[in-house]
Amino acid sequence: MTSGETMPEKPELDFPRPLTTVDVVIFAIRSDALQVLLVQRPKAETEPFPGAWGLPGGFVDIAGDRDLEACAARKLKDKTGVVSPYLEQLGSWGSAGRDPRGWSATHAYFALLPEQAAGGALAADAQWFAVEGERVRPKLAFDHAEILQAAVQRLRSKVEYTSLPAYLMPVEFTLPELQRTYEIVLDRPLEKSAFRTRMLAADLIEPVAKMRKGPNRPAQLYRLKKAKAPVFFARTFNPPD
Amino acid sequence: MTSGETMPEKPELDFPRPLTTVDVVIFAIRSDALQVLLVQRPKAETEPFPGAWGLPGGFVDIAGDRDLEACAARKLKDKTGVVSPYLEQLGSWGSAGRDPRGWSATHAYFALLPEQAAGGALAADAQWFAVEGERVRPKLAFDHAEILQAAVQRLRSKVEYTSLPAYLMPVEFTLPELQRTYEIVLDRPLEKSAFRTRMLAADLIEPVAKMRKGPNRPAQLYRLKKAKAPVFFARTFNPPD
DNA sequence: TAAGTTAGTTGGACTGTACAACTAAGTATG
DNA sequence: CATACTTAGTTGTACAGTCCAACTAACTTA
Repeated sequence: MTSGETMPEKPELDFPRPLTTVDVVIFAIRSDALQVLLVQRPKAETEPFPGAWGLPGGFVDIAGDRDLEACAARKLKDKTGVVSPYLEQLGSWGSAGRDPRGWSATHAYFALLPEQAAGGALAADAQWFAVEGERVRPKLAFDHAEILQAAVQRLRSKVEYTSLPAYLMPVEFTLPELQRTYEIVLDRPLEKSAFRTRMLAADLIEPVAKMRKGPNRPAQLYRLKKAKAPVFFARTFNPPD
Repeated sequence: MTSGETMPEKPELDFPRPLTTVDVVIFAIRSDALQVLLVQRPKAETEPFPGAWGLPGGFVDIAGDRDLEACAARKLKDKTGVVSPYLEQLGSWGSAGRDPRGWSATHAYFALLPEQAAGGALAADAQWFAVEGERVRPKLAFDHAEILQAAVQRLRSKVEYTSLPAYLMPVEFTLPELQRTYEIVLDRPLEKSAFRTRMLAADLIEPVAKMRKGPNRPAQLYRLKKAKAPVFFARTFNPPD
């Protein structure tokens, strides 16, 4: 017990403890859409939700995991082979009913992967799914649909006033490409000139001496500045009403 | 396990589980200052951090607590006797070393109490402490200083662009009193006219047919509208630089 | 009646977005 | 080789809301 609650005579260390897990919501932009990485649960009938899709995650390894974030980073690396440039705690879900095996609590994280990292080799049981609204097509195990919904809401909310989408970009990118990423996540168009003004005013990106060439006018390429901490803006974009 | 991680032959239900607790950071405005409720740990030498101050909290009661939030609400009520109008999950902290008894994880919440609720009778081991910067005077048990710091940061951050301080007010209050609460939490002065414009434009408060009388010009009294969900503003106040 | 204090309003400067029209630079087409 | 088409990027005006400062309003006390 980590509190000052009045205690009985002897420590309650033998009290039943909840099952404790960590789950990770991993986002990336793929095929011009926001996608999330899911894993298929084993099909053994002894398992809860056999064969269903769910968030990557699992038990905390008391022997191997130093802390919760290290545990989340480990699970992310297990499934994608890469280290995420952005890993944030999302919240925790714990209740008597969310796992059929008994009272359980999960610590949820969410991660952003740049496009190239999301294109690498996945674990055999892992697969990308498009986020449609705040959900995915398959019915998810446990309360993972609820956790995913919270993750999408948190992501959309923060994209309104931070530079988080920069972590979804490749090393070099153009301003229209960055704007497109914002628009994909927010699912609404943004004003071009206001977007450029804001991004260039923030001490966030710097031009590289190259252009992105395509069928039309070439665009200036930028990269994130060394200071990689996300930038917070003083306003949201279009007051979403 | 609440995830799709590949599993060994049999369920790992016998794996060692972390100690699991819930802690609550309870804020109120008292004596024109931001204060937090702490409890003194029992002095028995068998306890970790005997006699030290810490956050209210304790073990999850698998038999009695439906979910984590109910557990947090219970602990809040135990110490203050009241129900908070605002209870938000703050995050979770889990590691091998934060509790001397072994690998442990705590689910932290933060709550806002209106002045009158904070003035009631407390549990015998509980006491209010002024928040100075992002800390309190006494050295806290476990990693509670870190959790408190995160709570203060979260509160200050949200006060920049939400109506959260309204939950720290009594039922009826004036606009200057509300502004003073914002200033206490943010620890910086705000512009009077911009503050009034913002608050009155938000569909947040409504005037009551009474005035606050004092030694000077009386002030219009307001109360929160029925729709009690916090309001999000499109801008922060003074870009805190 | 005058001074002091706090409540509340008003107006101009300034910042940054909204909207729309414009110029710039490339490819593809006839 | 001229023209259309597309996307990159700029410019200008309107507007919303804050910042800053001065102002008026209402009450108490001396």
